[in-house]
Amino acid sequence: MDRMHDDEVRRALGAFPLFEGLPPPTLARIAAATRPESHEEGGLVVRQGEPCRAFFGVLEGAVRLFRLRPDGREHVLHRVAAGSSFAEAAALTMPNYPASAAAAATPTRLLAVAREPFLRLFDGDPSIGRRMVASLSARLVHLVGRVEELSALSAGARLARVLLDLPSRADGSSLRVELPLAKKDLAAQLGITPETLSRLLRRWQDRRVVSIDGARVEILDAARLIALAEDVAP
Amino acid sequence: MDRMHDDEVRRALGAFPLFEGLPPPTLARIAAATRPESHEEGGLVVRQGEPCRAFFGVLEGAVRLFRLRPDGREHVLHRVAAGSSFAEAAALTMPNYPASAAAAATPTRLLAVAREPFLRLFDGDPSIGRRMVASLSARLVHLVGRVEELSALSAGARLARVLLDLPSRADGSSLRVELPLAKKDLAAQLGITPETLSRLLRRWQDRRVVSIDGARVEILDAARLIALAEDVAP
DNA sequence: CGTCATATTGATGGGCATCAATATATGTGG
DNA sequence: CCACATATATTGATGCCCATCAATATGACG
Repeated sequence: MDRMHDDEVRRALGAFPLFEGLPPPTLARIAAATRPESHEEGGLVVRQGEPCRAFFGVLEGAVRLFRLRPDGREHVLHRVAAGSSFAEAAALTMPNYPASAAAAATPTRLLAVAREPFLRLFDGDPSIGRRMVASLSARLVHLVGRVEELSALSAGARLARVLLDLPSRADGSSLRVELPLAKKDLAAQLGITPETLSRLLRRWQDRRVVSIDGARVEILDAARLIALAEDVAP
Repeated sequence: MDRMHDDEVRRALGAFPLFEGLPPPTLARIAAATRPESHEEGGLVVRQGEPCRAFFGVLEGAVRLFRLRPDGREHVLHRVAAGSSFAEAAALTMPNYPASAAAAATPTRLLAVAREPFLRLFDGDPSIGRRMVASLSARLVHLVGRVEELSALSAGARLARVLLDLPSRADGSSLRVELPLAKKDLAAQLGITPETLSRLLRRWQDRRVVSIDGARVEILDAARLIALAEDVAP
């Protein structure tokens, strides 16, 4: 389970937000500083106060971050799921870990990016930092938008926005788009239940705004859909 | 209106997410590469295809980002409000602007951070990149949590979490916390209305979970509040 | 003290979740 | 290739959470 080829590691690294958009050669050099780790539930990954030796990406399972309080009880800060990374801020700017981390599932597989070699790469090639800052801030902009939409727009408006933002192909007087995920995952991303998603699409289909065929969606009345995306049409 | 002292500029820069956490001397050096701009509604800030000369923070007003489509119509990508920045990713990694930007209000005041001097700073001192990456990823983690909470937890659970995360002072058998914002702003941050916030606090006060006195909150029954934060108690 | 923003409280309604049942799709082994 | 098992999707019935509208109370401040 601890055996991975370098290009597996590289691909896995490129999937983390932190490294999104880095050119393959750079990823390869980071991969060289990376090694896989496996833990069982409860296994300690890093201990609060220890010198930072690495930061981590979660491939499978989950990790619980916690601080030990003066009274000995532990205070859970955060739970890190597969696909996210942790301790990057610590590894980049602090000498010691400010919190402990333990596996929260069996098995939990991690990628550990060693601090020293990574910092040598980072400091030696400013374009790495540029790209990382650029893609992190782009992602931040996107997420801030998501937060605002979630709390300000109806489920229907959010769905309409997703449909309008999807790459579309013109087809006569209508547009065709293809849903990039299963409907249940799309629902999760929109923060609604699959039932609600199904009902919304059904209503719009009855009103001839869209036409649904599995994952193929035909936008029949784009103007109406735009109004729905603004939450100004019922 | 275009007159600002250097330390005003520095303070304003430090308030942008992009620069959060940078040490004052570094902010001062960035401030030296920064100058204020003012625009009236509709005024073009940058033009798609032009060489990147700077990136921008919005002090007042708002900016509309858009791309010109082949058919000449403009496609609005995003609206940037006061307190946010834009074109950072472009300035850091692209030779030319991938989109145009125009002021969407009168007046719109911006800070323009010149690309070349900024990149010289960035490339010359790797700790700047480290700090920026660290604070951006910390913010990202925080926002991802917010998105999940917004779509998965009730308003009450979100409020309970805020109360429990606030710095508290023990006071006999209870904890005292101080709301850091006006209740209406706290409500906005939670994605609820002030009325709902008021009703939640009222209900909890009636049940002796908390006691409210203006912005002072006394947590009487922490166990119960923790249950509320998990959405497992009514 | 009057004025304006903020906060509280009530009444009402709609959006969306929940629970439940069925239909369709996807995949698996014989 | 079909029969079965399992995941995903649709549709209906019901109810609660929370927004909305409205009225009043409380506070901040010149």
